[in-house]
Amino acid sequence: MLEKDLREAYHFIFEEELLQEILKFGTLKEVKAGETIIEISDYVKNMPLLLEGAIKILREDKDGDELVLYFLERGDTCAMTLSCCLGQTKSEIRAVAEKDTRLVMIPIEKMEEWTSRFKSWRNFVFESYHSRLTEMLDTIDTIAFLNMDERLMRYLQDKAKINQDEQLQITHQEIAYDLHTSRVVISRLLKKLENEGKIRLQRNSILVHDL
Amino acid sequence: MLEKDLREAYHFIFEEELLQEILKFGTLKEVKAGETIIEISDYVKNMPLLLEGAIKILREDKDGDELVLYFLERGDTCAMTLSCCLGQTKSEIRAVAEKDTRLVMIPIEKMEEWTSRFKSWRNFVFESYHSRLTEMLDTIDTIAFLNMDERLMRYLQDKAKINQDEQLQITHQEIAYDLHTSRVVISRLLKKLENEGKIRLQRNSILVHDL
DNA sequence: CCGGATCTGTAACAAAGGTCACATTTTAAA
DNA sequence: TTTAAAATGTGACCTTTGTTACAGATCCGG
Repeated sequence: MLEKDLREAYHFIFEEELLQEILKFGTLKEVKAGETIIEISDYVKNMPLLLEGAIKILREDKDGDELVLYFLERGDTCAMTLSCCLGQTKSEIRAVAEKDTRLVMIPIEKMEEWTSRFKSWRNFVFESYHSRLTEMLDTIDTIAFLNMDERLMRYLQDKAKINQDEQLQITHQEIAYDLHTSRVVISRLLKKLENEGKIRLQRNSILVHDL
Repeated sequence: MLEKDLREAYHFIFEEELLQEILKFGTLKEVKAGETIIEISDYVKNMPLLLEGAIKILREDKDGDELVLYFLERGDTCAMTLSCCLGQTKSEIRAVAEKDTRLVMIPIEKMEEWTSRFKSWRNFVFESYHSRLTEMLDTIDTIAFLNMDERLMRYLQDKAKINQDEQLQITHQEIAYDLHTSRVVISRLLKKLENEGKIRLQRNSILVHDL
């Protein structure tokens, strides 16, 4: 099962020998939607590769206020964690399963080894850093240059895409946490979007049809 | 001159053989304060290593509005650029000399080679990615969780530190551009800081003494 | 089917930040 | 020295976002 998933998600980018190594040293981990995979200030001993599902990456400030940074999908890895692994530092972020998710956990000892041994691994690591930096820039653009209504639209779009479902099962309060604002503000803006015909509101769920 | 600077800034982290390679293939570049080193959507053919001075990294939105992301100092490199080099993509950011600055420019062909050949180079690259991700998180915290008055204080502190001078030569308008706000807002907040005895305002300059 | 818990809608108000207008000060160039 | 340009100070006002309060809707367990 692990092998099948691994090949599906990674055979394009990893050479056969590396896939074998991953199978040998990696362990499968399954998490249910909503479970926390990595907590802030955890020491990270394993590097997760995403096989199936999706993960939400969050930042928290000193008062415990949250902000969603981005989502990860199949084939992604968390470069923040990567960074922490290599530097042996605590996690700066929280990772929460957005859907039921399957991961391979790679022990960090192997990572150093593979970095010298496999070119495809090095490329993967660099590629991951690159995409994460790009996503971070995108996040910065969003919070620095956009108003809350636009941020909300993007959030709903992302969410629909990640879950491959236009019907989002979520409350206003949860959105407010993710965007670091208040429930009242979100309810207000959602109502505006509904009046503009872009979404349809129901209790515990939002139908996104025309954003 | 290049050799002396290079050794001063990098001999702790690079092995002798790599230093020799850098001397052989790198070229010295000198830029005056205020000059642009990398422009958004430039193709980057050389990787800069900072020998002396400081660089300001900026993001721009579609309307041309700016936002300073962070500053780089001696021994730093721009991981954003690194990322662009390795991925052969356009620059997502602008780099402007904050002071008179000296750089070694490394042709990107060498980078791939050194990555397999020198462990110290690999570590440097990973280390750079790590610190840049950390700075990006810091930037996100700042814009997401802080009000403009706190952001302004941090900006002034950073600026004073980078320039090693509590007397900043800068106008309110310039600060406004860097923080992506308006001149009036900055004047207002600076005046408040002055009234609180934290800074002293003069034309074209701000004395930061107690932030 | 009742009652508490949760979720949503909305009004009223406060605070932060953005905009406009204009006066005053300072500087530098002619 | 005069004058235009640049920089700063400030009042008035608007928009966006945050806060508080409360009412009504919906759900779920007993």
